[in-house]
Amino acid sequence: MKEISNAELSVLNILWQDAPLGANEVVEALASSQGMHEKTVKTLLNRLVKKQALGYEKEGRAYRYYPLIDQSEYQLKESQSFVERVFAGKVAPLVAGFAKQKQLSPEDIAELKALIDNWEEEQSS
Amino acid sequence: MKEISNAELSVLNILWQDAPLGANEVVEALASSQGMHEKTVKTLLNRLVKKQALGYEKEGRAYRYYPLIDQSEYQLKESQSFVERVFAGKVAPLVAGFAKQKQLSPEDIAELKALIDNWEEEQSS
DNA sequence: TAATTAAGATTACACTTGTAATCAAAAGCG
DNA sequence: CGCTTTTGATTACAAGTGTAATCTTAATTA
Repeated sequence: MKEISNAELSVLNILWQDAPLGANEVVEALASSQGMHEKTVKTLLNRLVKKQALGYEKEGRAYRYYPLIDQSEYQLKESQSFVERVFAGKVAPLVAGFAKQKQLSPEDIAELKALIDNWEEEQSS
Repeated sequence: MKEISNAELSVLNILWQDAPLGANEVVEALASSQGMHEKTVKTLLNRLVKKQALGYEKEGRAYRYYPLIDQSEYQLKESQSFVERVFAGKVAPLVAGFAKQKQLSPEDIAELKALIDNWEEEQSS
């Protein structure tokens, strides 16, 4: 699988949220949220199809696009390479950064606690 | 500050660990760890200087390079934009991914627990 | 049916990036 | 003092990226 660029990821994010969508719906979303030009979005859709990150079904003469790659998989792979590159593979310092900036929400904390509990349980068992 | 590319980051990582270093020392490190060619490393050093990410002091006719940007700052900024792009701003799902893959080390867990304790303390106070 | 519009396909284009090779000048060697 | 080596500077070059504009063809409208 070819690399997904940042701009392309914006498109994927839309379609991971809701798919299949017609080009104009994607355009709509990205135009309003990021001021992206219609032509630009069309280009990105094209490139993603070429990269086999998107598929489509025809509806009349238009297409309805949907992701061919799994979001969780993508997230995991990206996370790993990110933590590897930027934090030499260590996860905690990343979270620590957010914590120091007080950018952890109560939900984040709750989830993290649950994760840890779960992890410890698995260890002891 | 211009963007730092992946290859450039490798150079910075070396210099964040130990600086100032002569070009050959950086070359040495990256040649062995990533099989990077000397010429390539020199190019990267140059580009980083141009981007004002590195400074240098002359030692004879050679240079000794050192970072001009702070690692923690860089890490924080990158983390934020990464989590924003890939996880719609939510930190916990990122960690959850690692947890599921059992890629959290006991050290990670310990640090995370400490973080959370600390966070909760600050909340209650 | 002729003209306009809309959709995807193709083309454009400057900038960045990875990966080096070549150039120029200084320093050391014989 | 010339020649070789070393070091940074400059140049190279294809692939990827962001950002569109133009082209082609089919559908819609007057």
